[in-house]
Amino acid sequence: MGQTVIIKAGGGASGRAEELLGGLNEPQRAAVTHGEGPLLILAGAGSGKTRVLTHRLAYLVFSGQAAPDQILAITFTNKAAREMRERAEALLQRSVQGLWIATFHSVCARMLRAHAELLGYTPSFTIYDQADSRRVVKRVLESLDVDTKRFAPALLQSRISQAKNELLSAGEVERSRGGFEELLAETYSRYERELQSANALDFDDLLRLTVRLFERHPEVRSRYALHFRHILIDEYQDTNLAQYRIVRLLADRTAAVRADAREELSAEEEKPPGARNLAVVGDDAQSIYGFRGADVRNILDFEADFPEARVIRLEQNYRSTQHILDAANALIANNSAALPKRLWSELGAGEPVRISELEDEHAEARYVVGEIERQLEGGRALSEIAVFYRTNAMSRVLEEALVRNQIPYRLIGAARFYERAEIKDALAYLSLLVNPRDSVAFLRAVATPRRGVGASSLARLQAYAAEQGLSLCELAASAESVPGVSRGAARGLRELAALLDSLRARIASGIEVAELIAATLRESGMIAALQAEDSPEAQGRIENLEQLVALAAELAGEPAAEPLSLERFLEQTALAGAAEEAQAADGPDGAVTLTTLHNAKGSEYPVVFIIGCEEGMIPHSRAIEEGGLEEERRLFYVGLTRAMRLLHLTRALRRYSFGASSYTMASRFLDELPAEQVLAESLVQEGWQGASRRALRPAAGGLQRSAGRRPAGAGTVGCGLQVAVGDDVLHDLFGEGVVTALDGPGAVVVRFASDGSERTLLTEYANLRRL
DNA sequence: TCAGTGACGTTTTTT
DNA sequence: ACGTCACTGA
Repeated sequence: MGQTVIIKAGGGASGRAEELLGGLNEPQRAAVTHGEGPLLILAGAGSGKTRVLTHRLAYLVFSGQAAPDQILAITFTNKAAREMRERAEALLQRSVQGLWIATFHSVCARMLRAHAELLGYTPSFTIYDQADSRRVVKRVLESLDVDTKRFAPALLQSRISQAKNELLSAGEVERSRGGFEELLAETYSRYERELQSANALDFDDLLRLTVRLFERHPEVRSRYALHFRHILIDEYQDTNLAQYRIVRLLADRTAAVRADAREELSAEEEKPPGARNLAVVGDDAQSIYGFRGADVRNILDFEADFPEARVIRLEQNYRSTQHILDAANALIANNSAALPKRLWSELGAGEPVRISELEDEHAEARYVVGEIERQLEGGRALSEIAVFYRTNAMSRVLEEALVRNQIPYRLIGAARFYERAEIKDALAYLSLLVNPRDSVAFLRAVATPRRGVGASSLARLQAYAAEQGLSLCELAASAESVPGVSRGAARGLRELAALLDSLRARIASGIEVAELIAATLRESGMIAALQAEDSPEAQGRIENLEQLVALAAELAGEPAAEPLSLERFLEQTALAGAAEEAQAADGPDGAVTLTTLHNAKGSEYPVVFIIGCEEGMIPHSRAIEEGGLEEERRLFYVGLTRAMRLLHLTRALRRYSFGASSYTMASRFLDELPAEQVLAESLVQEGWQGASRRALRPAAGGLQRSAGRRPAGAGTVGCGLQVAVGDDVLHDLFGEGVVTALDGPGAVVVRFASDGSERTLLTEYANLRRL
């Protein structure tokens, strides 16, 4: 944005400082240079909040207020962490070693590895993702003889996760009596034991056990609290209780000093007591992770938590044109906001927000693809265009249309690379190499490829292992001594044990990670089994596995303090989130981005499409049931505010779900957008209309309902304007036209004089005036 | 033990 | 429509 003056290398410090602050306005500068004490940056969408945090990071290093490794910067995703590091280094014009820039989960994993023994784990613990822990929950439920039809593992798992995020132990859950609670408590406590004996932590444990580490071992907490001179946290509105506690424990340096009197106070002495150099950035209007335990009160109560906090508000938006912002502002005004903000921009009005109504999801996809092609013809790059949707499943129809039209795209999230069966199988072998107690990994590895070890043998093996207090891995080596295991199964088990031993020997002799993975794939027989399948799917899996090897080689090539260890590789794969992966290869000019609204947070694109703007999709029906309407609205708000120049919302009259096509109603959020900023058109095709209009009644009813809700007095006659065929009308964008037909309730066909085009417009949205 | 078959539930969202 | 899961026969 701003021009920066490059001072010649080794030039004056003041020049570089100016550069670090270049392009920032006054409030942003203040946030960047804020010295001691807590700082809350309340920043609206597109206000450059992450940029401010990044500049602050660079500024702290530059001004020597902290050594690089004394700064802890917490981002929401690993991708954001990488970007922050790159940008900070670009600002400083040098690479910086030792900076702690990572997600909460990564930071916690790092600290827990350093002190695992204090909590009864070994540093080689495995990190279980959701699927892994669901398997364990399922095993536990089976051992409890619970009907998994009535109580699904997923339900119990999510409740355990909730409890963990609220820092409740199994015992504490139990205190609330009742049938389900009792089951929950029992499952929780057994699940916990299972994980502990597997030397495994789930995602929630990473946070919860860090809290425990700090609370039970004040000397450890002191060490880190004193070590980190400055803490920066992005997306603070999405922190949960456990994360909040970690922040408090790290930020309270005074208590840390008291707790650890042995520590030298050197620099501490100069600081006022209670100084907490904590800078958090967030926007309560973008809090969209409540389902995961995020508590927006953390940001709302910041000033109460840190009474000496300075608060800086950033409301100017540098991203979007005013029409887009007006639409977003109007939408979010329907929420009971605790910290109302009104975004404004100097970028001009721009184009109106467009809403298009299509027949079904296929027509919607075709239409979006057509519009994308128009944008490309107009000079937009593929990488400047994004399509958002509420659920991952919605990407498929769109992908098909993009493939048909040979438009390259990258799919963020969805069937994530690391969650694919073959990748998880390969990782299971690797995990067993460092953590032989990992039971989930053992059960995976032993089953792929088939080794003649079936369910019954495994059940006996597990029972015996539990009885003897041995790990499955240990037992596998002497499988014939396990009662009830057949000779064939025993041979298979010994084979696996021997393979693992042989691979471990190579680790000991210092093999490269990539090479080790390749050897594992080869010698386990995984590749051979897939080759034998001889199907296109199997070929794809082989390619994925090859990618895994390539990934390890790539990671090993990155500059790092130490060579890539298998442990670090596994940790990265466990914590590497959705955001990384590109499904289809990017073309030479980049690719269109496809992502869920959740994954869209933190991004921006000149052209944004949001598809499926229907009741039940956004807001999602499950969310409505659970009373999460305001969070859904914030989610939609996040989507709207990603758009820089063109925002295009679409919806389908019919949509396929649960194996049947059914009629939809327009999202209530569309009704909440101001008519003045919106250009709506129905693109339901001729010949379809007779049928669709009749069937459309629910949707039409929805439109009328909203038309009634918004009285026609608010400076517009747009909604519900009564027109007849032959009337001359004026449209904000298309100018003068004549009504050529009435098209069902609320829709008119208008032929415009300017370009001769004939368009179907919804009177509710199109701000038509009679001439 | 395992491949093949049919019934069934599935869809929020993610570190 | 699709993947998962339980059941069945070899």
